[in-house]
Amino acid sequence: MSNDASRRRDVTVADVAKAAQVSKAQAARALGNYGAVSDDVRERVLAAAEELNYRPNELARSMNTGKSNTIGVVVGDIENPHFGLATRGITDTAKKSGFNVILVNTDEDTAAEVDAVKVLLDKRVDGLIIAPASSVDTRHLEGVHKSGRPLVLLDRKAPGLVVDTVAVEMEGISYESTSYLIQEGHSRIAFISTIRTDEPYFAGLPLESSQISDRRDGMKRAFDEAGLPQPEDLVRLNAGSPESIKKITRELLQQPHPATAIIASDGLIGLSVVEAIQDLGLSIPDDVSFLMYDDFAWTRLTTPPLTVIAQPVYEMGVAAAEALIRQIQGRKAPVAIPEFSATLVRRGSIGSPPNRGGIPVN
Amino acid sequence: MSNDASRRRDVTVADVAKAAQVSKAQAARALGNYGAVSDDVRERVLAAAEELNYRPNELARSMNTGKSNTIGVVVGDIENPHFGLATRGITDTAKKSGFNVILVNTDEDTAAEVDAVKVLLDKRVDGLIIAPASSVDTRHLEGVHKSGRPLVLLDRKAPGLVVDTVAVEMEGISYESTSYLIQEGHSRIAFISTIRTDEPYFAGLPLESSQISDRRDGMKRAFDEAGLPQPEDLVRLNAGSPESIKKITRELLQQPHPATAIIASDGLIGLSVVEAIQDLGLSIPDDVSFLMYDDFAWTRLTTPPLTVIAQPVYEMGVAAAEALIRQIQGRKAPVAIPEFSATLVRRGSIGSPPNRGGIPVN
DNA sequence: CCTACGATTGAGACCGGACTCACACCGATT
DNA sequence: AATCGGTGTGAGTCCGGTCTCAATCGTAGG
Repeated sequence: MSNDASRRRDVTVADVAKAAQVSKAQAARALGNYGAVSDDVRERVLAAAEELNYRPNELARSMNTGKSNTIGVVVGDIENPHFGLATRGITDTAKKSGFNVILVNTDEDTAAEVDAVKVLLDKRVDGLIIAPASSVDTRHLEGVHKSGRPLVLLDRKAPGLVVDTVAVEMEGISYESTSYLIQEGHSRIAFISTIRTDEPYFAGLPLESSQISDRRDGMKRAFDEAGLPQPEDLVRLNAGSPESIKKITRELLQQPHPATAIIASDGLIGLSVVEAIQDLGLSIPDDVSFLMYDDFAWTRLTTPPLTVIAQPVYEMGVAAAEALIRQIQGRKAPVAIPEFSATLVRRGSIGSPPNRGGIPVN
Repeated sequence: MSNDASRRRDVTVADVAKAAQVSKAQAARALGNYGAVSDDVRERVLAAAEELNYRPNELARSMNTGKSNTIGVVVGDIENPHFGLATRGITDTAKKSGFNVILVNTDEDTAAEVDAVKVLLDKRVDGLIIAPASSVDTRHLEGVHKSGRPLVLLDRKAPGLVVDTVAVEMEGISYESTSYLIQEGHSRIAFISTIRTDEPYFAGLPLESSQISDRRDGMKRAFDEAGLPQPEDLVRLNAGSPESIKKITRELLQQPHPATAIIASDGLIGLSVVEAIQDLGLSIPDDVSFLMYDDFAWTRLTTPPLTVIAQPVYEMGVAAAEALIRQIQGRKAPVAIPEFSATLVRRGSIGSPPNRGGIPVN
């Protein structure tokens, strides 16, 4: 009932100084905890601050320290648990060092990303963690880097950019898991990804995402090594909506020379693929084998539980945040960030391809 | 190769003004797009800005406009898809109106929440959307509200606070779904929640979360109406980790007078409960019926698909953001926010309780 | 030709802190 | 007693914008 008259305009150091009968400079020192202040003054100031319910204006503080204690995080889709977990790793780590996180969603749209970076920079974030929508179109990121703003890439590399990058070594795990499928007898292995392209996939099509092209490379290596032809016709991109994913899945499985195994490039895709398979009345792994990237908890609940490629997502978020904070705090030496590795978790969704007597393996 | 010397210190209005040969004031007007500026000046200034690659310092701008175009979002756990989706709804909506989002995770810890609010306020966010960890301990929220800062509660109500609140009407849906279970023949219905308490549950224990107590109320009503005794002994709180959830599930199902149906209060809990049930070698719904809050996509993939209570989470995020922005923009009339309603999605995880001939129903 | 009014314009105050600088104090040195 | 080094202190500048205010300019009205 006392401070109700305080309409708008909040308490400032000047107010506190006046109340404590000291100069603004002294009050600021006592409150900001810097410089030399006598015990007597400090006490009076703190008491006055408490009394007036003073709260520092971080904006003002940021203005002349040049640090906002805020980092910007730009991801394609928070709704995707993959990023949800990574974000959690980032925020947890940031909080420990006193940083806040401004989160921006880009819907995997580069234009939105360019914009997000601009806004974040205008807000003077101390650094950026970005999961770039494109590994190719990275001029805006180069801009950030050149301007000296700390920057860390998450999940995807940008070949042209020499920046701290926290990502999983994809070629290897892709090779490993593809080889596994081949060993099980598969040669018609499909790969479905969200990645947007103007034209349908063909061998050699440059892929926007380092992650996806690395996976393709791994698959190629496995096929080459096995002396099998690349099933390029089974690579499907632009799998955006659940509907399109289901449609693609149906096509892959119902065409004359169908896929016998499907690799989903992320959990969201996997979800719809499995659903489509169930809708078709097909059984995993008897009719079709299934493998997906990201080890979400629910993959253990399906019948059979799904074989997945587990990525240390949370840890990567943590690593990204740590690397960024290291940069922000100026400790040069961009301590080589360890490359994270994914692991193939074999559960029950991969088996031998169905025996379709008569259909040549080509 | 030209602007490489520009170490640190970025371009300011003053620089632009000098380059354009006009006063700082005029340059600021042209750039900020306010006040009167002649076409000639505007052109020169914009050209100079372009040339120098000028970018406004939003911090400085915020300082004297008093608006940061940033809203703070405080949730218990972004990792939980429930909040992931809601956050998506919030950020999507905020972006449309030009607002950014600072996201803070509290781990459902009130102390962390108090702190988060403080930090956000210090950063002068224009408003806050909070999913309060406690519906009871809300002094900090009252503080925010009294100070006049726009505030919207998400997901949970705070009885003492008259603030825009976006939440699902829980009592009703809980009553409806419990009645459904009772109709199917269940009377031993367990309820598992993450909510933290100091003591185990007993009838009348005040619950921190309005959401949970409303659900309990709905269950009570259903039991009362059916003339059945309340299975208070089957209410289990403090289900934090997957391990504890599994332990609780085992206890509920293996005790002398076991539960025949389990209601999981959110998707994360549901996940572990189902896993525990599978581990026990029991089958849903033959051995035990299952119902969970939140309709995640994966619930359609299990065998059988799970019966769930779907909540319009994304829409709630949108509504919360819209309400907040409305407050920020000063349009008074806190347009009564429609209460959102959840729907019972009947799939296959609820059936009749197993026939345990001999065990009295008490 | 003179006056009035709206459009322009520049100087400078201001937002709320951090920080520089000059100066007063005080006990310790020599 | 004069000097030295360190602690306290207040005045005032600065950060990078926004905004007020008074002065200036151009020209339509009388």
